[in-house]
Amino acid sequence: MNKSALYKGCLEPIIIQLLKDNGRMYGYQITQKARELTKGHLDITEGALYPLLHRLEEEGILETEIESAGNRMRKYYSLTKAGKKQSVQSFNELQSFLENLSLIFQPKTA
Amino acid sequence: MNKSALYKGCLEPIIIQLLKDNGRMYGYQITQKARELTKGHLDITEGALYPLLHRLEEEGILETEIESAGNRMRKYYSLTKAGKKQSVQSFNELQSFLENLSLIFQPKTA
DNA sequence: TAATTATACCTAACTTTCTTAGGTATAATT
DNA sequence: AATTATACCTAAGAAAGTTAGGTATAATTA
Repeated sequence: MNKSALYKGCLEPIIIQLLKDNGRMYGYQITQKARELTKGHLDITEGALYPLLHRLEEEGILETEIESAGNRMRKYYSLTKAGKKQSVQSFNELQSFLENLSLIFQPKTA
Repeated sequence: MNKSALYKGCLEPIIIQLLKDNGRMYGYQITQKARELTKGHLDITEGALYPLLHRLEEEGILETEIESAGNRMRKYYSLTKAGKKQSVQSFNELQSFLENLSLIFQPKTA
């Protein structure tokens, strides 16, 4: 996804957040949106993305609708009811994570 | 380290930062300091810590001095010259990481 | 004083998460 | 005509951490 190992473990909350903000998206679109939002910094690899989407669907966090755009298929993902519930917890976990990082990395003066 | 997968990949920069701030520390002390700073949220497991410390020493990022406190040994780690250089880059990577996360997770209003 | 907890180091098997490197196929651009 | 972009997918391997052990001394608690 990015050369840095820091992003490890962040892909799931990122996807959940993007779907929360954008209603429904297909896989390729998610990679583009992430790149766009981060000005090219965040490159979600397909080898990480698709298996994760499949897992989240299996877990009942996401649901899918397949549509065709011209002759190409698009598999749209959106948050289920359980997924929306999960998205709140996911967001809270991220907040806690960021707070803890700031406690470690803030200048000593604080 | 923490139940959340978010911390995956953060351990190395965390250790480097703690050593940057505290001069020199031994392994057990690092786990305590992390717990203290984050009010118990961040529990660095020894199974993750020690192998990482060994790797960083091998890579020339850290150097060690063994001292005895009473009859117990302590292996103190500190940043080498290369480690201090690395700590700057490590910090910059973290900043970029946090910026990108904020671009994804900030409210849509921004 | 015996048992437990805290301090202090360590490793090995396993799991989770992501990368790398493929594969298929259509549409648009060069 | 060849390349790039769109759009899906998988499988082998690497990287990072968890879990569950092991050794040993010092302090506390029952």
